[in-house]
Amino acid sequence: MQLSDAEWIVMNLIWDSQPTEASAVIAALGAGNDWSDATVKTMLHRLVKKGALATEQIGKKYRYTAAVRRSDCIRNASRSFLDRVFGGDAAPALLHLVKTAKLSQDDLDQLRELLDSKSKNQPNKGSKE
Amino acid sequence: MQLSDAEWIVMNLIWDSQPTEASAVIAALGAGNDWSDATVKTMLHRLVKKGALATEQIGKKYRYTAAVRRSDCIRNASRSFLDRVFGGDAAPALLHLVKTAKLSQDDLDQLRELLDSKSKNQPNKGSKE
DNA sequence: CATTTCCGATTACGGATGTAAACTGTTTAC
DNA sequence: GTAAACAGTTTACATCCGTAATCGGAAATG
Repeated sequence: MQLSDAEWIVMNLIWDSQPTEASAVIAALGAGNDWSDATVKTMLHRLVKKGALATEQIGKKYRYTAAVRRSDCIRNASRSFLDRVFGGDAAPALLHLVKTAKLSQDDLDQLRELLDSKSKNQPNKGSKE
Repeated sequence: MQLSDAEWIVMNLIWDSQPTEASAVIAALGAGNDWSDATVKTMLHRLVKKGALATEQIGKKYRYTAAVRRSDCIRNASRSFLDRVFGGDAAPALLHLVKTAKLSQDDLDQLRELLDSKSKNQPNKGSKE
C-alpha cells in the first residue's frame, strides 16, 4: 500500500483512533490541517477505494477502520525513502538521521540496546553484502 | 528543493559524477533504469527549470552540475519522511529502521559511536520535549 | 552539399494528488 | 411535513509525475 502525504495524515489519525466516523475525521483534520470537509470526504473515499480503509455500516453511516497495517505501510514508506534518497543503503541514512535527530537519553539508550542485540544475532560479516 | 522519485535517481547520479553531460546521464540511466533517452532529457530539463541543476555551456552542448546540495535535499527528504510517516517523531522511526535494516558490524559500530557522542553532548533530559 | 545524427526545446498524455464543489438521499429540528 | 443538517457519491480541475514522441538546429559524415 502506497500512501500519499495527505493520505498519511488521514491514516495516522485513523490508526490512532479506530474505529472512527467521518464526522470525527472531518473535525480533527479541519482543525489541525485546515482542510475543508469536502476534502476530507474525498480522502476517505479514495482510501476506501484503494483498500486502505474498511467501512462497517452502523445503521445509516459508516465507521472507518484501517484495512492495512500501519507497520506494513511504514515498512513500504521506509523502503522507498531509503531507496530514493540513499540508493537503498540504510547505513548512511541511519547515520544521517541519528546525527540530525533530536533524541532523548531514553531514545539513545533504546537504540543502543537494539544495536547490541543486532550485533549478537549477526556476529560478524564485516561488510554489507 | 523537493525532488520526486525519478528526479532523485538523476540527481544521485549527477552528484556522484559531476559535471556530467546529457549523453552520460542518458547512457547511465538508460542502462540501469531502462529509461528512454527522451525521458532522461525531460528529467534534465525539468531539473534545470526547477533550479536543481545548473548548466554550463561547453561549445554547443551543456554540462550539468548540481545547483543544490545533496545534504540539503537529504535533509528535506528526511524531514518530510519523518513528518509524514511518524508525525515528525524521529525516535520510533529510527528504532524501526534500525530494526529492519541490514547493517554490517561496521555500521553498527559506527552507529554506536554516534550514539555515545550524542549522549555526552546532551547529558540528560530524559524525555523528548 | 545532402543526409544522418546528436542534443536541447516543445509538446503530449494518462494517472496521481491536493483541493473542493455539487448532487442525493436521509435524519433531524422546527 | 418542510427545511436544514449530515454523510456518502460524483464530478471538477489544476498541478505534478512518469514516460515519451516530435521538432528544430548544429555537427558530423559520406
